[in-house]
Amino acid sequence: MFDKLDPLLHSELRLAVMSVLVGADEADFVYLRQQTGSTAGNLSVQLDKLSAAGYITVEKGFQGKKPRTTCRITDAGRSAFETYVTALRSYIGQ
Amino acid sequence: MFDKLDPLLHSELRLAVMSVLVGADEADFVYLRQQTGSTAGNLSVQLDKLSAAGYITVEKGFQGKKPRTTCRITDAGRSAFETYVTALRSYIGQ
DNA sequence: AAATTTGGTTTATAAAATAAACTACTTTAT
DNA sequence: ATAAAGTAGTTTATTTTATAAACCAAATTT
Repeated sequence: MFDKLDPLLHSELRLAVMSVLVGADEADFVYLRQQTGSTAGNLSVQLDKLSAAGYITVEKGFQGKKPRTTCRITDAGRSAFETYVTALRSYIGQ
Repeated sequence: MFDKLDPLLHSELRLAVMSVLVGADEADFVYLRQQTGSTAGNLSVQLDKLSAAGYITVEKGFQGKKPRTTCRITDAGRSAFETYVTALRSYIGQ
């Protein structure tokens, strides 16, 4: 009847992050923070989880002298996102 | 950018319950359990929360000698569900 | 050189989800 | 008549999550 919702994606902040990355293909920590309106702490934790799941890659480097964390969605992440969206439709229709 | 997701509805089981009730207008505990595949304990807790929020009404009665719990969605519940679905679209498109 | 800002991480706390155990009966079998 | 099993739930305990608060290191500003 109802499809199971991937618990990793069924989280407001992680879903927002994935939503940005699905359409951006690369986004840094600061940009994600702005787009999602989250706190840095929460974002840091949720990026770790998405990364541990293999849904995104997190690359730490520098831009000049400032640290810069760049995130990208993986194929597995893109696919999980699509599956999640399909599953959601069993709850909300359309 | 992203709409806030009502935390009361952003729960797999509560969303499933609301999804059933939106289309059924009345459903008892046993039916909800069957449709959602949840355990009785979890369903009991989540029905309480939806009820406390005013999203559903829970009526306890008897059918013959057996207890029977009947749930219905309220106008507030229907409206919250619609708002939630709209908010979700800011994350998943369409 | 002290204070502030930037870009985060770590740790602590609050809230949720879930399972397991329990209650109160009813029905069935012995 | 009574023990065993089933039904319809609730309560309590445990695990997992989400979130905020505190912290850190380096850079920038005053």
